[in-house]
Formats: sequence, C-alpha cells, structure tokens
Amino acid sequence: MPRRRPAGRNPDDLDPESTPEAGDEHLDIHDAPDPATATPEQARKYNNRSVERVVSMLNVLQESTEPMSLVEIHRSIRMAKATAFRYLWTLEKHRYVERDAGGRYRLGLGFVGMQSRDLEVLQDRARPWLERLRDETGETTNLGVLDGNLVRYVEVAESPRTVRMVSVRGSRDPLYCTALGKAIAAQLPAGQVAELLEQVDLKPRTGHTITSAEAFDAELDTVRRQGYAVDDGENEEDGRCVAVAILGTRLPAALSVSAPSVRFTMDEVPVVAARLAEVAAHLAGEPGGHRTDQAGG
Amino acid sequence: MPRRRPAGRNPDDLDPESTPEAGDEHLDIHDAPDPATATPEQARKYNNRSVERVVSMLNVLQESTEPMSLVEIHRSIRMAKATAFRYLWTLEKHRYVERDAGGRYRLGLGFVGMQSRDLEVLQDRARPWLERLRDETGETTNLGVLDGNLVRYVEVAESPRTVRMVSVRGSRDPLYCTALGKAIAAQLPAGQVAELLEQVDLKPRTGHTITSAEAFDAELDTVRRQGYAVDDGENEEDGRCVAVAILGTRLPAALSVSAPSVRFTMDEVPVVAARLAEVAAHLAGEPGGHRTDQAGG
DNA sequence: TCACGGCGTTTTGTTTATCGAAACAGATGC
DNA sequence: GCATCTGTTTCGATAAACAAAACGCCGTGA
Repeated sequence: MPRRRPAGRNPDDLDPESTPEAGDEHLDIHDAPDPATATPEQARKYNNRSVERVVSMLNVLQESTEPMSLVEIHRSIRMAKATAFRYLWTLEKHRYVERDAGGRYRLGLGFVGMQSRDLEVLQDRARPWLERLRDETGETTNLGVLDGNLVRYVEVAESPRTVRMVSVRGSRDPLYCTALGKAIAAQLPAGQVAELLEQVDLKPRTGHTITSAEAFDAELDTVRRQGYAVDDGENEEDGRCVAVAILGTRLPAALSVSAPSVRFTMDEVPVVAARLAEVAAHLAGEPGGHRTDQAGG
Repeated sequence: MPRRRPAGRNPDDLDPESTPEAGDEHLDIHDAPDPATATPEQARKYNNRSVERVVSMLNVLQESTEPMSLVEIHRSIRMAKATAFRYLWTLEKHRYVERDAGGRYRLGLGFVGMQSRDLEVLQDRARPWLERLRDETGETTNLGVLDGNLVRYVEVAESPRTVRMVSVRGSRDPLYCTALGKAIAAQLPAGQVAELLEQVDLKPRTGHTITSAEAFDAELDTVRRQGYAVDDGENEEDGRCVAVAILGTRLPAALSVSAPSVRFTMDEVPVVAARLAEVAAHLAGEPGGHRTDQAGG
C-alpha cells in the first residue's frame, strides 16, 4: 500500500544554479524527478512559471516591511505590469493579499493557520517554554527547524532588554555558523550533512566562523559529545548562542538561547545548556499533544 | 503623494455568484476593479486560472489533516493530474509544500512567519493575554479578526477541560451568529455593516440565531450600549460566548471567551465582559509594542 | 491654467508557456 | 498473466503572458 518515495532530497530555493551535479546518488526506480536533484534542463521541464511567480510575489511581499505598489512589485519580480496586476487581483480575491488605503499591496489574512500540522504542533508546544526560558534567562530564545540547508526561526521569544539578540521569526540562517544549525546537524546522518553542505560556501561571517567541512564535522563530534552546540561569535561578532536538539519529532528541530557575549559568558553556557536539555526532553517526551498536565484521568 | 484607493470593499472568497449587484455605491473615479465588486463577467476578465489553482491547492492542503497523494489533490481541485504534478513540483522547490516518506504532499515550511505585519503584531501581543484569560476562566479564549464578511480565528487558547468549546485557528465563522462578529460589526460604520451582510443569508444555526438584518442592527445597538457582545446559543446550541472589540489597531478585531452554557451562565457574562474590556484596553493602549507613538516630531 | 510625469487600469495582436488527454512505467493484488 | 492503482512523460490544443500603448486620474511645478 505505501509507495516508496522515488528519491528524496531537500529542494533548493531561488538559486537554480546552486545544484551543480545531477546523479550523485543511485536512483532506485528511474529518473525520478525532484526539484532539487534535477539538472537545469530537467528542472525547466517541470518548473511552472505561473506557480513560481505566485511564490515570488508572496515572498517579496513577506520580505517587505511595508506595503508595496503595483509598480514596485512588477519591477522586483520582473514581470509585465498587466500580468502582475491580474495576479494580484486574483490573490486579493482569495485573501492572500490585501490593499491598504493607498491601494498598496500587502499580505492578507488567508495565511493564518497555514503551515504543516507537525510544525504547528511543535510550535504550540514550544511557545510557552520559550517564554519561560526567556523569563528565566532574560535573553532571547528561539525554536529553529531545518528547512532546506538552512535553519528557520519558527518561533522567537525576544529578550526585553534594549541590548539583545534579535531574531526575526520566519527568517533563515545557515547551519554552519549557528548553534541551532549545529545542534540540528549533529543529529542528522553524516551523509545528509555532507549533502546539505555541498551547496553552501562556508564564507566567514566573523573571525571565528567555521570555514571548512572538516572543521564542521569535528565540531559536530564535539556537539554530540557534550550534548549541546555553541555559536561563540561565529555568526555575529558580539553574540553568543547555545542550542540543544529536540528529538522525538518528525522535524529536525532545536532550541536555543542567544545573547550578547558581554553578559553571556562561556562559564554560563553549560548551565543554560542543561536547562535547555531539560526543556527539550519535555518537548520530546510529552505525549499529551500540548498541555503539561498529561494525567487527566 | 499618497494616492487614494479607487474603490475599496472586501473581496469575496470562493463564491463568484454571491456578488449580485455591481454599482450599489457611487464610485469615485470610474469602474475601478475589485475582486469582490466585479460582476461575473468582469471577474472573469482579471481572474487568473494559474493563480487561483495555486491558492486552491494550498487551501486544500491546509484543510486536510493528513498528507494527500497527487491523485487526491488533482481530484479535489479538478485539474489534470499532470498539471497538478507540475504545480506541486514547483511548490516543493520553493518549500511551500513538502513530501513525507510515502511521497504524499503536505504544506512545507515556506509559510512560517508569512502574514501581514499588523496582524502578526496584534497576534504576538494578544497571545499571552489569551493564555492568561484562559487560565483565569478555565475556558477557551479567542482573538478574531474581520476577514471579508466573516470573522477569522487568528489565535486561540483552548480550555484544558474535556468538555469545552473548540475553535480551530485559521477557521472562519459568520458575523451574525458569533459574539466576535457582533463585537467587530458594532464598531464598523453602519454602511459597511450593511454591505457585509448583503452577500450573506442569515440562516438559523440554532433556534436563537438572529435571522433578519433589522434584528441584527438592533443587536448591534445593544452591543454598543453595554460595551460587549454575547452569543447566547446562536451559533452552537449549547455554547455561550462573550466578546469585546479591540480598538486602536488597523484591524477590526475582538477578543472572546467561549464556553458550554451549562457552566457559563448569563450571570457571569458581565463579569467576564469587564475583564475582557480591561485586556482589550491593554492591547489597544499598550505603547510597549512598537509603533503606537505617533507624535515623533 | 496648463503640460508633465507617475500611477493604476484596459486594451490589442503576437509570441510563448502551459494544459489536458492519453499513454507510459513501476508496484501491487488477484 | 491480467487488472488496477500509483507517479511520470509526451505532444497537439489552448490559454496565458508579453510588449506597447492608451486611458483616466492624480500631484507637481511652470
């Protein structure tokens, strides 16, 4: 009954040229199509311009802090003005976009509650814990999930302090320079980690960033040994971050606490990590779906 | 600099035939297009099949509790299997959908954090308050926003009790039979309320449902007078619900508490309403959020 | 007052990408 | 073996996009 998935890898984002080689792994059946694995020609075979444009349109609107005019949109997507107009008209009809008083477009209400079930469950479970951790530590706490070869901040509880680490919910960062990324990668099979890193160039974000696959593998060993991952000024010069993986879910996810280095010293790291591990275990083990009280009967 | 929006009304959802008349109000400029106002012929002029199909596909996947196969999808959207395949392939490439081990499709991670800024801000502010209210009352609490001519549950804190009112985040209910809907409608200009009701038939959901526009208008007067709205078994036979509007935001929104009638009597309604009003005032007035300061210069 | 340029909206014929029916291949059940 | 369920691929028919231009409307500045 259950069919086997022909081939599975993580699709690539808006970078068509970042998938150089085609057949790096044996394909079980035949030339199974996969958005990421495909050669440029194969990719063009299935790729649908209309769909891609809808996606781009929504992404552009998401990334923009303020509403955009029709002209701004059609120029940033590089599509005819008339076409963009019709797209937006249809999207508005379905509430995926809406218009402000000036007629400018922004995302509509059609997206509320739209995300995969498993993620939503994890988010709902994690949210109160993130807030509690934030209150305990006074620092920004995050829930990250592997998305492609990046880690996505799906939930954030920000520190109330004026000097703080800021994470934007929904944004993404590379695996190799973040604690969340390391914690997640350390739980993946080695082969998959190699795959995820292939398409990435490990460019130094600070003076401490890991810039070689060998060093990253070694770092993952350390992570596995000590049970938590640290980003010690590797993503932001003055930031420090600790993360612990959440096991037992379908999703490759991790929790983290991030703070300015000046008030989050390396001495405190293991303490916070231990607390993170407790919470992660709660999130993993909790059978009750959402609430902490699981007895009930 | 700021252009005026030619004409503004709320777009209609998947019901093309529910917009009978075309020019019920004077149009400032000329025949300004609007997804909702358009006649069926006008509508077809701008409507884009590709865009509409992307939207339907995402909606179907959202509504489905579990992953769907290609065939299930192409049958429920009524589009060719091959086309659905290509659409999904492209959506997967952009992380709007993903596939489980069996190759079945579900929503991907591309949506995380994708919603209009104002809504997200309101949601983030309201969430802890909803949870606090839930803990205080022991009952389900909701944040609702006007979406088209329906009210959308954008945030829900569910009661822990086994017998409880259940709201699905992201789902929508009519205005005329819900406390949230009444509370929101009571704050809108009378003309807009009439417009919103035009396309709706007030069918009785229970024996207590309001079924005439006149009765609804009278009810809104009551709501304005007492400062809160009540749904007394008008949506669900055995449910009772109180709501208070949130003012001071761009969005027409309201908070509510809903519970089974047997343990939420009419005597308690004003007490809960008063508490809701406090919280609503907090949400409206709270400067700590980000942008309430309009003085500046 | 007027022309100017920018905007959103509509139209046109031509080019191009997309669609849909049907066939194809692998897996499973009888 | 045959029937039938998948997901994939093909190719003539079709619907959409393109470019370019025009429209009405606005705010601006001469």
